[in-house]
Amino acid sequence: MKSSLEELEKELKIRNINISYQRLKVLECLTLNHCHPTVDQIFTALHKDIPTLSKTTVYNTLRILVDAGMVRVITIEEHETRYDIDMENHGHFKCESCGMIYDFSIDIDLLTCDELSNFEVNDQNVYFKGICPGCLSNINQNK
Amino acid sequence: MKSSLEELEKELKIRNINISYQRLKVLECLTLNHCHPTVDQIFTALHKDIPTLSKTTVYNTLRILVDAGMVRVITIEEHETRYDIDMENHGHFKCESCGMIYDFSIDIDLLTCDELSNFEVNDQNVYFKGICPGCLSNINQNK
DNA sequence: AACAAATCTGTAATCATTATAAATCAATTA
DNA sequence: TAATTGATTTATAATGATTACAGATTTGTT
Ligand SMILES: [Mn+2]
Ligand SMILES: [Mn+2]
Ligand SMILES: [Zn+2]
Ligand SMILES: [Zn+2]
Repeated sequence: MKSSLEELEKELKIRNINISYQRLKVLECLTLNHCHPTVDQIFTALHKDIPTLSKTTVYNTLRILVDAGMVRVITIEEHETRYDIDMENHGHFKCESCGMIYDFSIDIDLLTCDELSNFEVNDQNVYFKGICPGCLSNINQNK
Repeated sequence: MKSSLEELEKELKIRNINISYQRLKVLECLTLNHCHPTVDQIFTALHKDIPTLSKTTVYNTLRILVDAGMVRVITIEEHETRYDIDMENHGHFKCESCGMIYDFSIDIDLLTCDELSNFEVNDQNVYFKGICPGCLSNINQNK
């Protein structure tokens, strides 16, 4: 669990990304909120601390972090790009009722697909959609 | 393998979708080309036969078909929505070199994720990215 | 301080998708 | 058949997220 600003600075240095206040803050926002925020959510969250922040900077910073392999893009819904600092192989569940996105672990046995034995697999993505337990119980209560 | 126009008409009737020439043609385009086309590709393909076709009609028709459960949306890349008439549970591999999208079968054992035991799962999506065999051999030849 | 390089900001441009309203088509009835 | 009605299609405008760009600001170095 890397969260302190010092840790984040180290991570950036390792990947030859110059350090700036905005870049650290975007990174910090992602580490503190593992909720897979959108650009807009990141921008709104940081705007309180950095009134001069430009949304372009958020876009640019995220592209740098994604290209460097520190952050991954999550596209479950069209026109709702989200960002995840957790680079471990895991799946995402989006509740179609409340919109929340949950992580879940997936088995690497997915790899044992001999149809793809001659393919070079660089990136694996798994996402489900449905209704989360909380929304399920709400629906049942309102019956 | 449903492909004839009569079969497609039946499918539409079953789902209470009124039949029109444009709707049949969009459906036919999807059944003949299992290459997961974009709206633009579908529009361009049909425009030869239907010069008056509007792109809006392609969008509207696809939404109807998706809502009816006859077609699924494939969003691997942001800003590149694709459509697939194969509703069976299967995965997609996108080659980052040639852009081609391959189908591959996936094991339903993905379901055996007890983390999601209290979730209602309505939709499962799996996609990989990497380099396909053809592009791999091209790269090796050019070395 | 002066300079150069990198970063950030604000605005404009892009482009896929959606909204809207008029035109066309298809089915129904007088 | 002609008129009517409703559904579908078309063309155009609007939307909204992302990207391009150019000037302003910051940072580091001499
Ligand atoms: Mn995640
Ligand atoms: Mn497919
Ligand atoms: Zn929920
Ligand atoms: Zn390829």
